[in-house]
Amino acid sequence: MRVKRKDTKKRILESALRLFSEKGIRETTIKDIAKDVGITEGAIYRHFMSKDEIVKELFSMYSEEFYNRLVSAFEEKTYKEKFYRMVKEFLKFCFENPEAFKYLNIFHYLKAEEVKEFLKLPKDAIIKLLEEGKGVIKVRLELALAMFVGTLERVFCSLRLVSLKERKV
Amino acid sequence: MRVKRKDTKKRILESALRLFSEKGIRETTIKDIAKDVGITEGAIYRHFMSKDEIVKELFSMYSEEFYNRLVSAFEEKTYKEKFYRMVKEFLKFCFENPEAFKYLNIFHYLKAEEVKEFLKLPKDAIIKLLEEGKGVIKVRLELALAMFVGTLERVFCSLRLVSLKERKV
Amino acid sequence: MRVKRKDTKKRILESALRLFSEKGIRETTIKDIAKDVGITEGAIYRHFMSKDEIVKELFSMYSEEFYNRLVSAFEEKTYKEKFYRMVKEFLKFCFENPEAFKYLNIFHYLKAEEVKEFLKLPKDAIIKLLEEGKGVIKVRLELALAMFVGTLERVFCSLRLVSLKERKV
Amino acid sequence: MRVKRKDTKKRILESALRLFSEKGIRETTIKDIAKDVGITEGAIYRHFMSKDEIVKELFSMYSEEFYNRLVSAFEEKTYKEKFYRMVKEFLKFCFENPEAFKYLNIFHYLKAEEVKEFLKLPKDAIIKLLEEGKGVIKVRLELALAMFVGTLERVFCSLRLVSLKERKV
DNA sequence: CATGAATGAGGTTTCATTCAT
DNA sequence: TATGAATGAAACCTCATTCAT
Repeated sequence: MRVKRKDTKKRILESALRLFSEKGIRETTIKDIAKDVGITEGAIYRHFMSKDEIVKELFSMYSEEFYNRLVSAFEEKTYKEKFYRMVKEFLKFCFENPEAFKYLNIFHYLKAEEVKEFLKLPKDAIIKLLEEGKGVIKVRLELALAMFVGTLERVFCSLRLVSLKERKV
Repeated sequence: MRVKRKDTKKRILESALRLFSEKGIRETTIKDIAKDVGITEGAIYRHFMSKDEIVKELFSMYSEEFYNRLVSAFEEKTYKEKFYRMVKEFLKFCFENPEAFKYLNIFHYLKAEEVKEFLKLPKDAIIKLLEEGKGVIKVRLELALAMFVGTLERVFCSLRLVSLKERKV
Repeated sequence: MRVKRKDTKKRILESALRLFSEKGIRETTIKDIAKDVGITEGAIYRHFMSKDEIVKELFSMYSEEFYNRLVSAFEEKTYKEKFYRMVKEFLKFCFENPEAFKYLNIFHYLKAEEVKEFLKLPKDAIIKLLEEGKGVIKVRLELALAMFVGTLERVFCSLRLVSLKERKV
Repeated sequence: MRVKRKDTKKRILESALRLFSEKGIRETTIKDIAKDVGITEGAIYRHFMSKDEIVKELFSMYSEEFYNRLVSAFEEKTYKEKFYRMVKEFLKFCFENPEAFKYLNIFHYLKAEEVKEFLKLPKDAIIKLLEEGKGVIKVRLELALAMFVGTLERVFCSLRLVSLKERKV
């Protein structure tokens, strides 16, 4: 059965996201993606001008969503509410798009330059939030804890979130 | 002009760690490392059998230290003490070896299989810790917060910890 | 200018066989083969996964044929007939495929381990043949003679069989 | 216990001969030879200007001896005696110096150009011998037989002459 | 539009040889 | 003299990209 042409671009992005998050960006070849989609190398270039375009399109897609969700937290009034909302949005994104979350992490490790823009707002805003929201986050110890436990999440993420999902955290 | 030094192996590891943590493992070539050390590509191979050996040696070096520090926390008696100690060790490692910390993160993103063994103990032990130490960490909300803020740290880390260092968090 | 041909794999094998038999296996580079075929080095790797795969494919191709021909001699009834038939098959192969014959020789000098299996049957069978066929081959002196003259053929072979061919031995 | 300096050159040649005949010339590195002798790479260059010098010195040493022995056969009077003597000398050389015999074979496969001079005389002389000595060798069939059985010897040779030695052919 | 062979730049690795110690 | 780290040329191989079909 023939697959609709329009889907091809979407399917390329889906395969690329999965492979990139599983194996890494450099470790995934155009051939890998093509095979996963069920087309050939050349066909990819009907839909994207280069591998980098795929990489960047995936980044825009998900970083934008991620960014918008985080920023939406600032609609709330109090620091406490902003904070909780942001956490909620963050977690929602992570659990809804584990592959995308892992991909964003890989991406920002490897492409620090290109990622700065994206990080700019959340970083500044969040630092301010942290400072002003001392009552909420009980600075120093809590931050320390948070940083530490944040590593857990990275671990879970790399184990494909299986444990966390099962445990319904 | 030819220079002979005894510490070449050490210098290769230092350069590799820095370059890997800056640019990524695949993105760093043997030539990059050689140039950074001030030798030629071939010379690397007197000290390491392959690029992968460098990658793995760096991983063992630092993962072992990291692991041992985390595990040392279990010497403490109460959950509270264990927790604080672990956090302390974790942060100490991060701030003393920011490049190594970033490298370990990159490594475990890309080499998930090889890294599982290393993660085994901390993961299980820490999950138990989290469960049994509910009084300390106020589960769910705190964990959520932690996961979120942990992402900050990753951001800071990828920006070379500059902000964090200056801010003396 | 880019040309597309369907028989590239075959042409690679032909060039490789000739170059290997002329210069040796290690002495022939992928670049040599590519240039001889009229393609680039990279193109070779669409058809073979490695240089060693070329080496081994050539070996299977011709060793199988050679082997089957020799073994076919055992269809004959008497020792005398078996012997003559085997000689006939042997010579036929040598004169029809001088490059392959030289290649098999080079190969078994350099890859003694891998070649043992192939040599097993002919060796055992032939030793038996020699023993039981004393009447035909007048053992000791004849064998000695044979070994000696066999060296001649190696010489001729390495000189590309030119002399032998012209002389219609 | 210190090994005498004078021996070193000889020991290099011995190790080289063995390794070359076992693994091939290109397949044997200067480091392999050095390790086998029990010295370091640099030390080899006290005794030989290059790897090729070792290769060529081994060839001269043994090809000269081989050549002289074969040529000595022409001291005999009759064709029959010449023939038998040549065979005898040939076999003596092979069994006394199996590694050298294998080395000469490898060498002349790979260095056809350089070896021609050496082969010139025996080849011509022997062809004449074969022609004139028809009574002895019963041309055509016997030559064919010989060529065939000569392959056996190549097989035995590559199996390190073990079988032949044990069987006292 | 799709295919997949071919390109070509660039990566990893090998190793004969040199040379500071 | 001996050592073995370093050089540098050249080998093998990879892969994003192009293009004839």
